[in-house]
Amino acid sequence: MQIYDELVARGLIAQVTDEEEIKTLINEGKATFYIGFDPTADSLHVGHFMALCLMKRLQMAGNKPVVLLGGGTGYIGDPSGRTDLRKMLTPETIQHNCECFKKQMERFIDFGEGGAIAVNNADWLLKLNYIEVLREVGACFSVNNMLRAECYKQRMEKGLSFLEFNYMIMQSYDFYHLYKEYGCNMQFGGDDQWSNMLGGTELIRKKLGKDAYAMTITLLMNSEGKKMGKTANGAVWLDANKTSPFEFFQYWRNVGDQDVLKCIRMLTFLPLEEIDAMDSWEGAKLNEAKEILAYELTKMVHGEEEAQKAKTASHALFAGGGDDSNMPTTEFEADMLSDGKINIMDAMVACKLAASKSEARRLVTQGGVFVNDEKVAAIDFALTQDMLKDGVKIRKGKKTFHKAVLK
RNA sequence: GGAUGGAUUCCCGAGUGGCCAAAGGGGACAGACUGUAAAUCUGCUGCAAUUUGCUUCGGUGGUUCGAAUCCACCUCCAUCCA
Repeated sequence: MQIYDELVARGLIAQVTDEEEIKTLINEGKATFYIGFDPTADSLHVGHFMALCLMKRLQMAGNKPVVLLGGGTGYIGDPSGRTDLRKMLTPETIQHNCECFKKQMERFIDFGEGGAIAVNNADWLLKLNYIEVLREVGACFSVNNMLRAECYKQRMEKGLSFLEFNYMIMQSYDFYHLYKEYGCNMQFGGDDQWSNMLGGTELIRKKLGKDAYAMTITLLMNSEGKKMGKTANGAVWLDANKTSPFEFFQYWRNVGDQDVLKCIRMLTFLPLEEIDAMDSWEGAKLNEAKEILAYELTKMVHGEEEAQKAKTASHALFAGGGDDSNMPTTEFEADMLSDGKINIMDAMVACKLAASKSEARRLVTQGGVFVNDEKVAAIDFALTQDMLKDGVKIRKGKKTFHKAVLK
């Protein structure tokens, strides 16, 4: 199966500008393509991960990837897919985030000789001259058309600043620039980037009379139509310090039944035949598929060793017994105890199992707190020094575990 | 620049002098049921304390015994007119 058909089969392709051309181009490994990443945070998240996977797949098929870091566009902020105003980032933050991105990407993409190249649009965008840009590029854009773009329409009610309005033009300029500099003839991006990407192909056509292509990746939505990779605490990050491998594993282990196969198809590199075989799995059997999904993804993001650890920890906690050494742990200082004891509520706050004592109190009252698998019956329960010496397992609800141990 | 409307707790959104820690919904969290799923039902959702206290309603000042609610100024946003 050729790469294009595989992408289709995995459900990764959302929209394309010219299917036949693109198909030929990437199947024959003749594409030089770019994907842009705006440095809005100091770690990549699952959405980026998908893009990186796509990059890898295309690279394996012989195409040349260009990673574009949005060190320049980060100054503007993409309004696409957002209903609210973006916060402006300081130059220092942008710089820092770019560096974090680069470092993380190196784990997935080969930037070595003949491999992918990384560029930063700060290098050309920041030194543009306003009037020149207006004459050279601005003249090619029709405001009427821009206003018709979906990403701006959504913002007509809530408000859109001129700054953000220019994002599309900057992204289009990027594509134009990369086409000239690197012969980059294709752009990939999330489905919400469609209008920005078309802007680029149009600009290239108008300025250079050449054809360039764009293709968007299906955004990973769950069956409720929400973007996946989000939790109550924000995104699921690829940085182990922001989302531990165990949490990462658990996130995927807990996806809904309807979403498992879709996730495996879109995110893993497992052969399609293998995935198709799972299609017939039903009911509790799907749990196996979830575990495969979780394991595969954790392995890709954090490495095999971490994936194995997360899996072991998961088994220990949910399947009973076994090794609990990989549980998130908090060490207590001796001076946190009084009379050789610490109240359960304080302990929970210290372990970050609860945001406040009130919350901890609520959890205990509702019967949602367990210490070494025994339900905490009253809020005056305390952990003693003896218990802490060997390490105490505190459980909040069914799925959140934490170990507390005396230093 | 002018006119009008608006900013409320994680989000949406009521509340227009004391009965307001602030209705209702969503989300989150916990309990029951389960398969670490979904659906459903129940509880719960500012902080701290075992009958109470403290801090919140864009910001700053003011009026009042008492303000989310009234006044002044400021900031931000939307709509219309330029």
